[in-house]
Amino acid sequence: MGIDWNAIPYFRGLDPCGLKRIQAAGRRHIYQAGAVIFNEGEACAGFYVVLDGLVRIYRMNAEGRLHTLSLLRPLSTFNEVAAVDGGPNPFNAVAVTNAEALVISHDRLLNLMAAERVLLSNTVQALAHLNREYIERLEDMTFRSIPSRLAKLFLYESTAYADQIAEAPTQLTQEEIAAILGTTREVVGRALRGLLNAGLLKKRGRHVYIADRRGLEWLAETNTMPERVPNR
Amino acid sequence: MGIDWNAIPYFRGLDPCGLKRIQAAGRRHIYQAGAVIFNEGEACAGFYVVLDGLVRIYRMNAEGRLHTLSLLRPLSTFNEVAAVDGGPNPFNAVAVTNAEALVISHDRLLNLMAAERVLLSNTVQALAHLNREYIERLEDMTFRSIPSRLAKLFLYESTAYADQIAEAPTQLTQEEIAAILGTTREVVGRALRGLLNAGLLKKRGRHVYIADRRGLEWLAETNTMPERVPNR
DNA sequence: TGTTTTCTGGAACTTTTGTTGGATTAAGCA
DNA sequence: TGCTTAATCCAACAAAAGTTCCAGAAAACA
Repeated sequence: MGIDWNAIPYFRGLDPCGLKRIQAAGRRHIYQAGAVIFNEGEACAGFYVVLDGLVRIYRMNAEGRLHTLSLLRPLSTFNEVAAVDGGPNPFNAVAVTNAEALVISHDRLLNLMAAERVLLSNTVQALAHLNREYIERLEDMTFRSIPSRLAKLFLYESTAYADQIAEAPTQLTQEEIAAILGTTREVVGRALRGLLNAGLLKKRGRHVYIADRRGLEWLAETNTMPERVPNR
Repeated sequence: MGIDWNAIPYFRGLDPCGLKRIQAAGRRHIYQAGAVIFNEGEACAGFYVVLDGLVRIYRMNAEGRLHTLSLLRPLSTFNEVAAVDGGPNPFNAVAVTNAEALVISHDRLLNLMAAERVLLSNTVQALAHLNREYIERLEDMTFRSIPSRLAKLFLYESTAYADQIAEAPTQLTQEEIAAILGTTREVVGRALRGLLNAGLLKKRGRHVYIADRRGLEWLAETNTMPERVPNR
């Protein structure tokens, strides 16, 4: 099965020769479900491209609470920061399911960037983009309440599924949602109940889906529950 | 007065010709104390280098609460993300004091990066570094209590002053500290009182200084007040 | 110098978030 | 099918953060 290298921002626009070089520089690693890929603080593990499976990027505090920074699917990349500057890994990575990844070491990445100008300028753009995402997350944590963050998660996840099903986050357990929002399971449960009561979400069997998209947007933007409008 | 361009990570290692080019591409802007430099969401204002004065980078939420992302002194740079990708400015910038800045537009920066390879690879490194800072701040917001963040601020600010006086943050008002920590004035006041009572900080007249550096480190790392050890 | 403005101290209260624990339900598996 | 494990629901409570309010102190300034 061929990989669509152009779907990876770092490798877009490279000539076939450059692409080959990159592929030759990388090694494929296979991880079993649950396996640790690397740990925070350890020496730079290199640049990763998810080829198969699901990878969780997270941090953990002294009391053992988790913060999931992202859940990555195939063709996502991670650990670019350490790969670029050679410093310690800034977070932990584990394989959620069985997974495969392409890994390029710090040294080789530097060589590739020196040789392939396109890779270098793609990297600048990609890092800038990453930066925007972190600024956004930072503001979510400083300004938004948990119900508001939860609303945002539902909106974000459902658009990822092209609006057809709005139930996406329910494939996640409350525990996992809690880790994404940076809080605890109980609090997520309560917030979920709140959104259900307010009529923003609805339940059908086990699945939760979006009942009032506008209401969720309002909550995500203003931090306040929208007035109950029975039939929107 | 000459500017030490090598003190700016982006311009380090450039040959004199390249440096000249960069200086020629930039325009100097002067701002009065309190003046808006640019606003969040507006079209990319370009790449900024502080040449003189103090600049505040911040975001604001719907209710008008501020979050100061950084206070920048001469030779600091800002808005690199928008300058690189040409997207909207990700935050607001104002001159706290009278200030001067060198500004390089998005277009010109792209040209410079295309022409000067060193600038391009410096930018990759600088963006990676920025990224690490944001990851760190994000974890502060998700995991640390306000007293803990306050302790961290004291530790960080005092080292900036080479350990001689540890009173640094007191040049900031409680209001300003609150904006940096992402909370409100009263809460900062309360936390400050807490640290004073715990013997971690001391007051001499108007000035607050560090009384127990280890204790502050403990608080910053573990989120818990250290046991009261009278004479450390 | 007196007056105004800004900053600080601190109490009392509300809201939100985090914690504990037990009951219920669903899902996975032998 | 019954048993076991995982996920959820919900109430009651504890702690942290945010809000309101007012009184003093210090600084700025006319």
